[in-house]
Amino acid sequence: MKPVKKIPDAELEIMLIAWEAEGAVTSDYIMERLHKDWTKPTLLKLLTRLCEREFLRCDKEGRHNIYTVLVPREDYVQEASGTFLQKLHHNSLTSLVASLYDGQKVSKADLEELKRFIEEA
Amino acid sequence: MKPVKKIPDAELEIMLIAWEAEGAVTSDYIMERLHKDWTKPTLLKLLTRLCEREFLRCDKEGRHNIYTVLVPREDYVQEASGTFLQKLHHNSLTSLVASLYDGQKVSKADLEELKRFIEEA
DNA sequence: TTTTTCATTTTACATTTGTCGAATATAAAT
DNA sequence: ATTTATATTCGACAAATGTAAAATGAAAAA
Repeated sequence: MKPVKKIPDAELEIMLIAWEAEGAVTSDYIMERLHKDWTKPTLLKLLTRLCEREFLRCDKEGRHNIYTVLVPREDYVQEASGTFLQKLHHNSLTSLVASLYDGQKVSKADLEELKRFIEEA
Repeated sequence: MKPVKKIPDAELEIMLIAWEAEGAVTSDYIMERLHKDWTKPTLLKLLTRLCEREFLRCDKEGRHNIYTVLVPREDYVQEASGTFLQKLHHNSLTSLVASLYDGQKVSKADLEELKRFIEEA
């Protein structure tokens, strides 16, 4: 599989929405669910860059564009998660979870749920 | 506690080394353990930026500088981990761990170790 | 104390990212 | 067929990041 390079924050926001949609999306679709006050050209420019990075494909439908996801969310998230674990936790899963717990980013209940998940896996 | 803003990759590399050292460090100390072929000025410039961000303090010792960590590793890592969990996993710890496991970034043994950690916490 | 050596700072520049206003083009309305 | 509305693309620009050559300055050597 290909490297799946990291994308900048602003573009990631867009991908998060595109990934949640079932099929292809329009810029208006993205704009509606984006809690940013970007202008149209701003959003369109970012969509263009995502196409250049080949995270999206752009097809013209009359005067509108429709964008199709090319990189699956799972691929990106797995890669990003692995990179993060490696960079900030020396690949130690326990270190990561302990850090989240100590920093109170997750609760004891979250740990319980996680334990159940582990028992199944 | 203060926000603990994110720092760019190149600067993070430096902080990782500074955090591992016990006390304050010199640019040479960093340079030695950095697996980058940066020139001296490049490293020094990044160190300067880290001081501007107040991640480090710089004291002059003759013609050398010595840098002291101002932001504890734990603080930064906890914050970064929380942000990552939130952005890419909707704050779901299980989602994060499952993603790492599915992407084969962690092994079954890692999960076992994690389970033991949870049982203690 | 003069010169030499080197660490640090300055200045500079390319690239990437964030953000548009203006120009362009095309579908819709008249 | 024109005009009008509006989506998209272009060109621009500032800020952030990555990177280093040239200038500076102070310690070490002569």
